[in-house]
Amino acid sequence: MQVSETSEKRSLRDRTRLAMRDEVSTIATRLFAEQGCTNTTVEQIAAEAGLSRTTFFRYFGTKEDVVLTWIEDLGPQLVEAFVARPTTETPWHSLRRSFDVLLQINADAPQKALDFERMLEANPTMRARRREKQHEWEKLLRPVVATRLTGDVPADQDPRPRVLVASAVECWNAALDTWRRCDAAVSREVLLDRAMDTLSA
Amino acid sequence: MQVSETSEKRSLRDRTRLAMRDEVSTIATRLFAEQGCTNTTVEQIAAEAGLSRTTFFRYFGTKEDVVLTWIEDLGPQLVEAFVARPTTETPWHSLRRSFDVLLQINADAPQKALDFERMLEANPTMRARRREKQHEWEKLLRPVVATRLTGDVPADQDPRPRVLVASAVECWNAALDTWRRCDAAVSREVLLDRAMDTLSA
DNA sequence: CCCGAAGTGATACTGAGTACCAGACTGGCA
DNA sequence: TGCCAGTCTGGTACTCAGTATCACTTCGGG
Repeated sequence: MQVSETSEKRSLRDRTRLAMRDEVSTIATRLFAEQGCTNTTVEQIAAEAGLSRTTFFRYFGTKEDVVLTWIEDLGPQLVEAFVARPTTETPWHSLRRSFDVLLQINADAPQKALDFERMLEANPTMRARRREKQHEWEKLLRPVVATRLTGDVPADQDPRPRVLVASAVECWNAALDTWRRCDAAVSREVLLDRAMDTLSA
Repeated sequence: MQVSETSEKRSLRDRTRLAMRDEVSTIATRLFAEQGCTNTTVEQIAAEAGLSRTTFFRYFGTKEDVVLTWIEDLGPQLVEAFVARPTTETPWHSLRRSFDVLLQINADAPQKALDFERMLEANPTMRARRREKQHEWEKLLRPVVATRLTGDVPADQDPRPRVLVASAVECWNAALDTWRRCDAAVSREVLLDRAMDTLSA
């Protein structure tokens, strides 16, 4: 009883926290779109969201994080998707299938995804931060990809897991980038296939 | 006569400027190694190099640039190396051969290269900046790689040049990273081959 | 000898990110 | 009911990167 009560409280707190994050994130996204990322200060975001600058930095490590934290959460999902693939597949193909997780995001609201990409495109710092988040994906994926590789080279002299994962992520980014550049004239799925087929052939 | 005099002056100035850059860069490298990048302020570097903070930022756009600017200069060299390769080669193999340019750097002073990698490893900001510099390589390489590809897909819907170039750079980074992790037990060349062979097979 | 261009340094400013402290809220316990 | 401890919050002050501005010097050319 106490335990469940405590856990309910916990989840309540977490839910409040998540709701807060979402709200601030929405406001920040709007401000970034309206006046550009660099022209928007943390002060301003905090003011509009009704919290202090101090509290803002308790919720988000950096100014950019306010619109990028959700990317971190995808790492475990990608790992889960990868390990669920049959081991008979090539690691590359399993990675491709894992990325279906990414394709599902905003699949029903492409305009939202497009706006997001356009925002990133306008700001080098933002792009760099995203790449850092994706780097966390890579750190999680590497070990599970490694279990699917064979060879007589010692693990600490084997660049293959790193290469496969990093290149796959770059394929994803290339697909997204091309998608933005052609104004979503071709689906992300087709572009991702084109991208990843480039290296498997 | 006037022209040559002017151009000599120019080159003199440029040489002074380059010498200055080198000197400041050397000092900064030492400081970064001694006390870490984040613990070293621009103020400190400028003081030791005998110039003002203002002038420092005239020479280097950011604090990290002081030890990373040389990376930018490699872009044109990579392009030159690529276009010099026979068009009968696969683009991937031509990229591999272009990276011989990178392998030649500090080939005779591996310890220096190793120290550099270790410095980068300790600092996420530094790594991100390097990736940005390498992104400039990619922008230069993409068009020349594109000329070596055939296909019926419109150029603005074709992620292949992006994918090839970005993945090749990631292979280079994976090779460097593995090289550092195994304390240079295997040569960068072998590791780069292993990395790039992972994707061509 | 003067003139203009380029390089330099001092000062001041913005804004991100950090550290610290003090008050408010809450849930548990006597 | 009243107290206690942990957590959340806001305020203040600080460091430091990066930018803008202005005044001073240097130096080559007319």
